[in-house]
Amino acid sequence: MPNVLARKLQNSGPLDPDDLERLDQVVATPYDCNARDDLIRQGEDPENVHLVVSGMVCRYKILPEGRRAIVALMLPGDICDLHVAILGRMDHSLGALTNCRIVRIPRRTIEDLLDNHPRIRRALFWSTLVDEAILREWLVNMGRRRADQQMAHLFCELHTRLEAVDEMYDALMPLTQEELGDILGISSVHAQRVLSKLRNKGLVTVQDSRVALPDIDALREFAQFESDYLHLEDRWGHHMSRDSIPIQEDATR
Amino acid sequence: MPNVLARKLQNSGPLDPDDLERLDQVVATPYDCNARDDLIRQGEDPENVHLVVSGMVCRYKILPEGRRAIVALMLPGDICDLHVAILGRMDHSLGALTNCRIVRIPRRTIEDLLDNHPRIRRALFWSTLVDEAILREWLVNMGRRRADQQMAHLFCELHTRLEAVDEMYDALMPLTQEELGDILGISSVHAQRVLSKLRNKGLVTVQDSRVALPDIDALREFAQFESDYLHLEDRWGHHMSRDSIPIQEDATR
DNA sequence: CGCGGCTTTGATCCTTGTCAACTACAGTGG
DNA sequence: CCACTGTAGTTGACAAGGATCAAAGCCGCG
Repeated sequence: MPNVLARKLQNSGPLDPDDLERLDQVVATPYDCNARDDLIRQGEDPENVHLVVSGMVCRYKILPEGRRAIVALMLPGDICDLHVAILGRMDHSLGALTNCRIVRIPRRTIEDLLDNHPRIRRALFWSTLVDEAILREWLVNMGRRRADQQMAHLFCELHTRLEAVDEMYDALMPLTQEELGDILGISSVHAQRVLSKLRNKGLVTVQDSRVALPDIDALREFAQFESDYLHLEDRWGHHMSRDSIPIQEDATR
Repeated sequence: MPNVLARKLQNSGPLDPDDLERLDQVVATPYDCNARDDLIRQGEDPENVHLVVSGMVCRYKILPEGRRAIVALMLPGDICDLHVAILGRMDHSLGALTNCRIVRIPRRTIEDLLDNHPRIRRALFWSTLVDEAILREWLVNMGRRRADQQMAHLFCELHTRLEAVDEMYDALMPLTQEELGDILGISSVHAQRVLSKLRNKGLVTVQDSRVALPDIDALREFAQFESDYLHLEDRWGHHMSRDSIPIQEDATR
């Protein structure tokens, strides 16, 4: 089986054998870090980019009053901060939510991949654009869905993304209620109430701060989850959601 | 003066004369469209990418129940949907908020720019990453700031972005209250109340559905606005916010 | 003049935040 | 073995922010 990065990038289309070989070199030397470690902090100007091999990493900002907002979750195969290779300074921090295996990729390596490996470049661009699409969906979620649907939607997204890199972890996801709150933009107390509501409906089960999804179809329906924004069509060989996209001929904008 | 696209892209670094010439060709044939026109709808699979030359365009999604979420605002110099050149299908719609001048750029042209013009490629990548940074900030805004700060923050961002492409419109921004609500994730009625609160504080003035910012410094302070996420440092020749970035040595994550 | 879009305002209800107490449990050191 | 500590989950009471509904005002336009 190819490495996680290759699995992730091949969601955008096939890569050549020499591309795969180059990616194998890139992920050759991982290191381990503990839950709650920061990989990098806001304001730093680092020379490495971080790739998640296993575990879960979050991107977060802390406001002056001390409130935290988690603005992205990175799963195995995700590159956390391609930015720094282009933008320079970090405008946010990266923290491990679980024990993680991470690869540090030097900026120069990224620049080499972008300049000299057209298919990898295209795949990296694709993954950046998918990240952006995920951010848009989170924004829709936060602005226009109630907290219970929003939380259900998050779980559906994580399920689908893990599936896409063959990393199901038995469908279990580790998230404390405070983390859930910081992701969804609600308080941890409210996250608790919403979570027990979902539990009462039989849509999720919880054990040891881990969430399991016993009935993913029901959850998807409850959350109005449409996976098209994850742009995984190519991998599945068909257009997953063409039939279900609402066309607003008469949109009342 | 170079064209808007060149002005925008040069925020990431200098371009060569032949790059500028190529960009001049790209923006040579604009067309006009009216406020409320859709440039493109969710689900479509178009062969053009849209560049804003003047006016304001929004990216939005409509939920099954009919609620709208605006997830991005595009100003002069912004490319609305680089995605389609890479991802294919639109997972959202684009609508004109004002009368606009737009350029349609064929996918093939984008591919040519990405493949054969390294400095432009780099600049386009940069602009994509800045768009992503803006999305992250909107997410922070929506999740962790009260509606009044959030609205003030939005105005500060638009002010700064317009400044960066020398398109101040006399510091006036056209947004109806319904649009404001759809951007901030609140109802239009509440948007109205929040707006009048800002007006009472003397932070904004309103005439004809247009917002003016008489005291931008006070507004920035009220909104806790830090422009670092817009990554405009190079243009200004110094690091605008290095001193003001809070370093969380003792972050209580 | 009347119509349609947008703004303004009030009244009421619901969602969510805040504060606080209590439980459960794992780790630590005596 | 037990007390002590810290962390996360749970629950209740209350307050506040924001949604919804409804009515009225404003204004440009045919």
